[in-house]
Amino acid sequence: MKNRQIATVFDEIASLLELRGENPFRIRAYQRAALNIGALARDVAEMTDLELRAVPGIGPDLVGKIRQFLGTGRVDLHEDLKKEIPAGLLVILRIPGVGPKTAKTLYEKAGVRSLDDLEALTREGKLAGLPGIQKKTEENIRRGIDTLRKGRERHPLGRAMPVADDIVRKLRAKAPLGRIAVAGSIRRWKETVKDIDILATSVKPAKVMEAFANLPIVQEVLAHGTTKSSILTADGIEVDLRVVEESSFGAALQYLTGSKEHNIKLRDMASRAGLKINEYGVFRESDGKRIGGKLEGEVYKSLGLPFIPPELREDTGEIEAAQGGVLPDLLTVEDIRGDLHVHTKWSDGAHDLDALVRAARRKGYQYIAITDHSKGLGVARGLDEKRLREQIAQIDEANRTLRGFRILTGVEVDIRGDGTLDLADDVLGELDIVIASIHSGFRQSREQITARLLSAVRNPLVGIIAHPSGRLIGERDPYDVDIDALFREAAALGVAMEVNAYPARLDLSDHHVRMAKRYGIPLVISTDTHVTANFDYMEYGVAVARRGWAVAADVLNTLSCKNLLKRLRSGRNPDVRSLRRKV
DNA sequence: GCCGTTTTCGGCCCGACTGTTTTCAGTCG
Repeated sequence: MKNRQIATVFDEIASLLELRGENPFRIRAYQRAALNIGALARDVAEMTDLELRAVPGIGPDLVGKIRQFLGTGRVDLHEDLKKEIPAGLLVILRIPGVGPKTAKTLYEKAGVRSLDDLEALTREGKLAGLPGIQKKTEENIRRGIDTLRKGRERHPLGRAMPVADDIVRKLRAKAPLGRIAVAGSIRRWKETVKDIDILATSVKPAKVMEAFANLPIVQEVLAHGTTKSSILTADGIEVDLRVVEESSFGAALQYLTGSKEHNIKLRDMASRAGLKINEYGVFRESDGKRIGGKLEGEVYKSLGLPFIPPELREDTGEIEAAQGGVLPDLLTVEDIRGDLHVHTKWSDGAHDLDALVRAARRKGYQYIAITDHSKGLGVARGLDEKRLREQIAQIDEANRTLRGFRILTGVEVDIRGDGTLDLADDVLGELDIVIASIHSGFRQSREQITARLLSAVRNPLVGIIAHPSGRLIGERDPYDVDIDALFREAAALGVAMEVNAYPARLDLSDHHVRMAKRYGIPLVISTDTHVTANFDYMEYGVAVARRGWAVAADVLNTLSCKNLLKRLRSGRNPDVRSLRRKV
């Protein structure tokens, strides 16, 4: 898939045009196209011109540029711009607080060509005095460079979410608040977030701002206004707090939740309908009368739309679906009836069966599958055939005394470097559930990785592929797999793909979930629990599935235990079914 | 550069905060 690369080229074109001071709407057209191509589940190389034109923000010109890139690996406009503008300036543009105008001044008046140039100048105090730049701006640029060097990277949702919850708790205790809610990309459950957005209502906004700026978690106050402030936490996450009146809470929540693209489209629709939407409410253009804003749903209602769940608000078709009355009835955490990826003390988990069953029952589950590692994973004390059979016996024993709950036998069998599985077929045939996954050889070629996964999918004993892309958010890139080939085969053979809910994984990703849906692949959402508290990660997995437009019918662990086992076994080679134990 | 139930031309979301300015431009989300 070249989608990602094309998106990057368009993004760079946008930045270069910005530096040249071009028409801002032309710039946004490139940014919008980049965003939409990056989010596309289908390979652009496989799409017709007509299909490309149907992608929002792609017109005749951009179709041409996409074709050119697919054909030659470059885009003329991009190459010309790069010749005209030094690459160092693109980096300058990434400094927080430095936009195209400042970058241009630095380039034209101070001869800045790189981050190093600029850093040297700030050290020598030579920026102050340039047009529009005085001491403070110079200091801000110096700090901006620091921030950029440290990597103003996006933060994994799993790290940001607890910080957000903590701040909400503390503000509630210390400030005169009405309502308070986390908004922004956290509310949309995006896998990584740039900052934390919090919205509150209060009749004493100044007091709230004061309390916020003085929270113990604050390392630095970045901005301090009367209704809006920003701070940097000790662990480097930016947090924005906005305070509005009670009557504007819904409109402000909608506005702050985004995404930006989603909101732009809504506001555009509003102006066509003679309305104006801002963070204070919905207003009639004709007489300025407010017609809504206290509740978030009123914003959508004013445009004749049903409420759109935050997870869908990315302008990737949800507004059109809402208009057509075909928004999906998204999966919820309550739909989940069991967890199918759980580790015990037998391998690298922390608890025994008893503790896990108790914790799962507290979650309201009807079943869990015990899926310890296989022997190849020595570091995790993986199970060999003998220990796995002992564990099966222990689970059978436990099931005899359980009422209204079932422990499924299973394993997370390692897919070896050569594509064979780490345990013999006969023992795998004795299990209720076989999950296969890759834990080594991440740097193999695309052909090798794909072949490994395909051979696992083709093993009729394998029901689920766990964390199919192998990524760890912000730590390890996914291995290079031909996801189309994998999904095609999985769809043909009825093998399920896991949405691993572990916050560092979230694998499948939201895009892949949506793609898997198109292929008709069954999904399972599992926490990969190693300690009982991990069961709570289910919420993250469900959110990723929701972002991928999944409904309960797409997800196997919404089924009763009996139907789940039936589904996992149907469609596979009947010869193998005889190997399975009788249920 | 895209887009159209007012339009194939002329629009394109909207407001807060900062810093450098004496009334606003730049940046951000």
